[in-house]
Amino acid sequence: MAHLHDLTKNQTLVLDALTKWDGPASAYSLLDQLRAQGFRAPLQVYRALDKLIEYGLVHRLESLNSFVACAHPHDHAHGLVAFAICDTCGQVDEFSDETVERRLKGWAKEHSFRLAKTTIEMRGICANCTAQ
Amino acid sequence: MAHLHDLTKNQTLVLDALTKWDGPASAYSLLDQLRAQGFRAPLQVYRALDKLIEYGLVHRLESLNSFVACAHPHDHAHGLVAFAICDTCGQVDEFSDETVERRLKGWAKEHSFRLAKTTIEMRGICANCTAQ
DNA sequence: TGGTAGATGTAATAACATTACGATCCTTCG
DNA sequence: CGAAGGATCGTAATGTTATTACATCTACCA
Ligand SMILES: [Zn+2]
Ligand SMILES: [Zn+2]
Ligand SMILES: [Zn+2]
Ligand SMILES: [Zn+2]
Repeated sequence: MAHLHDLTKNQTLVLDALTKWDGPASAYSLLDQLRAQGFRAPLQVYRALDKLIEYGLVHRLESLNSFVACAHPHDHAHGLVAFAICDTCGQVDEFSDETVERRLKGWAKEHSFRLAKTTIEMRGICANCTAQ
Repeated sequence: MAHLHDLTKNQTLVLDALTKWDGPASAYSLLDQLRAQGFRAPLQVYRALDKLIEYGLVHRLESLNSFVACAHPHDHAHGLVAFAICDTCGQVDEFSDETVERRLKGWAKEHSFRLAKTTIEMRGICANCTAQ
């Protein structure tokens, strides 16, 4: 597992851009954001994102084809993570649930399914947006 | 909720193709499959898939950008559904878990998150593939 | 000094999805 | 009957997301 000081220049740029971004960002919107810093091609972003995801500093939101900075970047070994994504404002809430994790791992064990990665994404409307 | 006999010609063609398909299929692979039946453009597939998903007869696998026929097409009102997807052979196992559903709905309620749709996808290697 | 592993730069292409517009079919009701 | 409205369909063009291929650079060390 890498620490912050292990990040390369491109990885740092991408992580910074994503951290400052309000909500999930697509790889191409990050690219646009980073053109000022010399980025020219999608692959520069995708390569950095791959590493950041590997390090647990970024998560990919499968249902949006987008990326978010980890909300708990110091929990390097956080287990299963779930996301609540507001379809109105784009806000993303990252959380964990021990029970859900135990149940899904239990299913995998029962079925001899060698679990590598779990995606949990809830789509809906957040409290703020509902209130308005 | 529509029954089978309500499906249009295109919807029926897409559902049949998907049902016969071994594993998840992308929209474009379905299109290729259906060219013999006169399909010409991606939109023909996407439109049919949209309806089939709305009717609960097809599920979209977000982490694969692909689609599968529902494994329990007669449970028209099935609640939360989870998928275990084998990264080796592509086999997809569709299942439900009351506890997981209750926990996630509980989180949503606690946070006043108006939940519309939940995606749960486990990626890994299935029992068969592990054995080999 | 040369080898090698990781990171980078760039162009081209592939894969996935939507917008826009018009035609067609079908039901409903004046 | 015939117009109105809605759902479906056909087609082209375009937009968005992701990867392949290949050359280069850099740090490290046998
Ligand atoms: Zn996280
Ligand atoms: Zn919101
Ligand atoms: Zn189903
Ligand atoms: Zn398998």
